[in-house]
Amino acid sequence: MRLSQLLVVTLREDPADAEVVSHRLLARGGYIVKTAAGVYTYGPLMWRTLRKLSQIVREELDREGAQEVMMPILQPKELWTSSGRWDRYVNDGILFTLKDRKQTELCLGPTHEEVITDFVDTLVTSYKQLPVNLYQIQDKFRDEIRPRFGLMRGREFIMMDAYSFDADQKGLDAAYARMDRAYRRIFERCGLKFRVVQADAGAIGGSGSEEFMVLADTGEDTILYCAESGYAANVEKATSVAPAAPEGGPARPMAKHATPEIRSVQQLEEFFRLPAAAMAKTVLYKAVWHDREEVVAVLMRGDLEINEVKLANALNCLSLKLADEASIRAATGAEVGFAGPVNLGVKVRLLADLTVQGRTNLLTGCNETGFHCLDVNLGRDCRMPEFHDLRTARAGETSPDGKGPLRQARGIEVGHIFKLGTKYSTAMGATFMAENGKPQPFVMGCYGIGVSRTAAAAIEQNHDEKGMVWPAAIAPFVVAVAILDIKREAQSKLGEDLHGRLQAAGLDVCLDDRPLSPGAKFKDLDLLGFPVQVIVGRRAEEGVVEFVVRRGSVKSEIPAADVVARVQEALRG
RNA sequence: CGGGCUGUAGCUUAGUCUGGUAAAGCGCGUGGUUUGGGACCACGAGACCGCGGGUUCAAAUCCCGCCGGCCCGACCA
Repeated sequence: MRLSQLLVVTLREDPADAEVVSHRLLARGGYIVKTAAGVYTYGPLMWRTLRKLSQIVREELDREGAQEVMMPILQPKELWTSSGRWDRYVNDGILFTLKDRKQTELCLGPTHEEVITDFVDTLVTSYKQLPVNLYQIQDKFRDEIRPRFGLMRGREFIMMDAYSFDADQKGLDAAYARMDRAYRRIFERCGLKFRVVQADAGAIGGSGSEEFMVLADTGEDTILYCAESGYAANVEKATSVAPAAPEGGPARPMAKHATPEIRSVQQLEEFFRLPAAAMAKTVLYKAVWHDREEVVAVLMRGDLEINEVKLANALNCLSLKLADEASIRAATGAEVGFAGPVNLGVKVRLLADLTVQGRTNLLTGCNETGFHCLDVNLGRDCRMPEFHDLRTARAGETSPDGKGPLRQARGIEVGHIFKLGTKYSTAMGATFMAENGKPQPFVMGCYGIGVSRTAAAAIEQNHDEKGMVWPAAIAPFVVAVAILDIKREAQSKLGEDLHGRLQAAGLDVCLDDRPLSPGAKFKDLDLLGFPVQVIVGRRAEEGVVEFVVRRGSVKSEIPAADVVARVQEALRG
């Protein structure tokens, strides 16, 4: 392929709206052009990379027995009400919805559980046809609150989504294990450094799930892991051994104290000369379900933080936000800063973190402006709350298996695998005839890979100040041959010759035969990030070229005759 | 959803406060000179200044509305 004929336009300056490295470099390199907020057109180079990525995904999924299909983007509302997800997705505001000429409501698919379940229910009638694992690679649509970071969080993006259908849990476990294997091979082949972490299942639902995280400082997710035991989890899901708190001792009678203008944990520490760990703070949330809204109170040890994902799961609500001042006054009868479990109205549901379970003599608010209570004992001085793990685990705390400290890293979620179970098949009445002659719901798994996001993640992880440094497996071209001065016969002849030989060797090579100055070509090729560069320049007459490995800009002069072998060697290494 | 900022040539931006002939660099075209880290010279094309309304002798500039875009925030008592 000749760069003179390929539509590649590089920008000298960074686009004004690009914040993260991958967005900046992809836009500057002409890989992508923004069409609307969070919507991009992929240029020829980008598409080559995306096709290579997709091909790796296909090969590894096919090896595990999955079959490729193609589902519609346009999906009817009734399919989404049948699974019960229409409300949640509309409530979260991420669903693109529209009406047709007959005023029938439709959405643009953000994911395809409903479509595939309906499809399989139609075709699969007997356990004899199971297991089945189907996947597609397709554009997905999510009306993100804030599309940003280029391909990292778009409103239209390419995703591979796979769905497994089994007769029982054992079958699902096997399907899940196969996908886990396939995913590890996919990201290894892509040349990415990644970590598999336990994850919250979120809006998709189901029993177990793991995320595949590409490690990069710019990642939107925080992960905690234990080097000693291998435990790793998204902070949304992670647990830990809570740091020790002082013993409360035998229960003492509760005592109310005037605490004018003392509202925060920090102020209470000073006022009572007690550590935060001896307190239980009470945080009020407004939780939303599909049919109601409610204010709930959450008790958390004073030195620890509430994990809203865990809280939402415990409440099984659609969404959650901190209660506003008016709701707090209405629920507690006190100003903000004095909420507590004591004398809390019976209408307000009371939850508590496990770290306050069994604790004695706590310092808490008591729902009276200007007062806090010492030596509060749950169940005696107030209702006994419902206990759940509602705490955010932090780096430095001990891994839940007790084997070592948790460390923190940032990650980009590029893959996610879920054990759905029968959530969708039951809701939608999707059944097959089991061996015992009775209809049974399919046991399902679902599995996603953000294809376009993975390409962006590869750049977040592999770049330098000059530009991208593609892993060879997903580079648009693995090697570029640059003819520095196309008017010099020796150079252009040797360049053409090398281009032909590399092509004959089966390598994805491009020839930079553009009429540009040498400096411009160097800058461009560095920016575009092909793994190997062969520079045909002033020593072409002698049959000598410069051989550059993009990663680290390692340069050497070598005989033209060695080029094919050296390129192959560099790509292996 | 709330707050702030912003919209001028393909891109990056100046000009807006204080109304008075739309400007620069990059990119693009033509000709010439160049050719190992974004070359140089000359000439040239390219802008309903986001859209609509208003104020004014006069609006990129002031006012109102709408539409894009960007950033931050969404309160841990």
